[in-house]
Amino acid sequence: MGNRRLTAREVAKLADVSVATVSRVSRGTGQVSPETRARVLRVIEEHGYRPSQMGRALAEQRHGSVAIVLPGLAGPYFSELIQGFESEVMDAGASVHIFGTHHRADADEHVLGIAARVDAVAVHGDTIGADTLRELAARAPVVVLAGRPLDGIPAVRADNSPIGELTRHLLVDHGYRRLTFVGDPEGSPDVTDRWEAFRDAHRDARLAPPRNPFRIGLQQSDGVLAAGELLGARRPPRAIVCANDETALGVLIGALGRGLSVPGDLAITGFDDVPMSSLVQPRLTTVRQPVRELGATTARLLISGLGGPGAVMDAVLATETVMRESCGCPL
Amino acid sequence: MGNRRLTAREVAKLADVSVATVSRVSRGTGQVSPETRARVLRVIEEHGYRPSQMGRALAEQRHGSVAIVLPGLAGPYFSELIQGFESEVMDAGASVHIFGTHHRADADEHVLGIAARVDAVAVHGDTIGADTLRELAARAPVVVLAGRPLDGIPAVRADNSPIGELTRHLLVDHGYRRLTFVGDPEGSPDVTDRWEAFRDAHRDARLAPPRNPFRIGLQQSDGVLAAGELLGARRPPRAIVCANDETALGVLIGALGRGLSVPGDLAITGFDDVPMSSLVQPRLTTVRQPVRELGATTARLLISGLGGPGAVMDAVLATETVMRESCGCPL
DNA sequence: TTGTAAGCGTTATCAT
DNA sequence: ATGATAACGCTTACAA
Repeated sequence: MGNRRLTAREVAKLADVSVATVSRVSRGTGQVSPETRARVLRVIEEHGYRPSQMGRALAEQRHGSVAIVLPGLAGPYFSELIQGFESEVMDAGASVHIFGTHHRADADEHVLGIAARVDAVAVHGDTIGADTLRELAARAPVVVLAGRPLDGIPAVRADNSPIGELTRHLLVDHGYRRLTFVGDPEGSPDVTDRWEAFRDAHRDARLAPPRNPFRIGLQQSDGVLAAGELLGARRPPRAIVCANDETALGVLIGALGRGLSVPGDLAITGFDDVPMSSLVQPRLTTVRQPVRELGATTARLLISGLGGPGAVMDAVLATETVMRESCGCPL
Repeated sequence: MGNRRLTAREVAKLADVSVATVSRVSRGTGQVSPETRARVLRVIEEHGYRPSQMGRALAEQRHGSVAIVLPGLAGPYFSELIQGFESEVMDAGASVHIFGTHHRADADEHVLGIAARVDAVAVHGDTIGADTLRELAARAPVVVLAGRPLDGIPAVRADNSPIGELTRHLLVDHGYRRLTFVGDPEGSPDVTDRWEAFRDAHRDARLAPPRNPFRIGLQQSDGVLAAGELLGARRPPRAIVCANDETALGVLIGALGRGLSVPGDLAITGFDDVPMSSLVQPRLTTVRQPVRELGATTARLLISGLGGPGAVMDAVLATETVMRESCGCPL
């Protein structure tokens, strides 16, 4: 186990040069004669010298890492988002701090603590309060991910409006009545947008939208539970517009488990287009969102440094509806 | 945005004390008179002084954070594992670096890079090669999570043997023949253990185990795909033992989607007991694993410092079979 | 091209 | 109880 590592000073002594030269060689900056470089490199190789991250951070006044704050990590959406973010950050030679708040009470406090260990932070949706977000922005560069810009804090998000199209499709093209929206608008800006698009589509079709959404979490199991309650009611919905694919999949599984026919008895739609959505029977009608790109774009914004005139303040990425069979369309 | 922060020296000047006293007050160590403490605290409050993480790390010679390396983050298993790990680490006042290798080619290299920014590392299963693992252990304290101890590197894992019980149950109690194991033993030590327990149970029942497992990934979508191939064959299996619940759920959904009856035509079992498993129809027979505790135990081991005489070298956590209906047992 | 020396922001050891 | 001051390990002017 780690026989106390070598310092630059010791390498310098061994190679008979100054620490400055060791630094120049190890970072590849400045002018060093080939012979000297070779000599230093030999010592570095031989003794396995690796510069201390701490010393370097202090001298350079930068941590060399960024953070991404998410409500949780479960499900394909977050996994994909993180991959996009991570790979972009790594290409830039930095490292990533991932923090899932999981609705813990002291989340805000921890997020502020993280700000002390990274150079910049990406915050997903409404994971932390607006005040904490502002406080955070005072301590480090911040980008909101899947949310709206706030007081000069830029945002990267996807276009949620296709939920309106989808709702219109169910209402007008298929002629369904009694639609229910499943998802909690309070939970995230994305769901808020989708719920509003759902309601607006009703108004555009001159129909009264439901007064309330059916509020649940965003995981598959939440969808199954929702199906249980919704479909056991006296007047079950004819179609369910879900806030995301995971819940839609859960609702589908729950409906099928109760012996219902989808889309015959119940039509279902989702959002995201995760892999499972095209593998279930019937396949899920949904909206495709470039999740990976969302993470990558956020990372680029964070890394390239924010602010400055002409900087991106709000990046809205395009999405597209994917019509399959769960809405009632023919195969 | 961050009006260049105050340093301890500046606080010292403002409070008319020395930096040493500022340090004593801010860390709450040493003896400081009430008046002096109050004076310093006032300045700290007023100007919003927060000690620099970099300076502190260098002086204390510790990063104050640990890392956890995983193959990926998708699915409820990893989410739960991370929560257990994270919450234990945070209670200790440290922060967490999460790194998902996602099978990227340069994963090993990145893992070694991470070792330079943390005080200790937990590595899941076979995410990195044995050589890299040893090299890593030379740079920082390491614990293997869901794998076997290696050359003095301790491990924390769950007991996979109940898969043997489950297999015996299918073979003997239900009298099924033609069982298939779904999962890739090369992928992780856990799956290796489970595949071996599956084979041993066959031998114990004096039956020939299948020569090969059906190798796939550990996600739900992989399970659906597996069901498609397996059930379309000339002689489909009578029962499928899956490496985990996610794939079992996928197989179940795939089988149901093809119009098969479960467990009538096909029995299915899993491992983990994730929330979905008790919500599907039929409910999944599986093995309950204390995933959260697995993460927490790993974190505690990492934090309390490894090595030393009498240290834990291999912690195997108890698991239990959960009999439900997907194996053919009555409701 | 190379070396000297001054930071970077803490903590901790001595004196006083 | 408090203050100088020396680490901690590196980068980077500035000199030579």
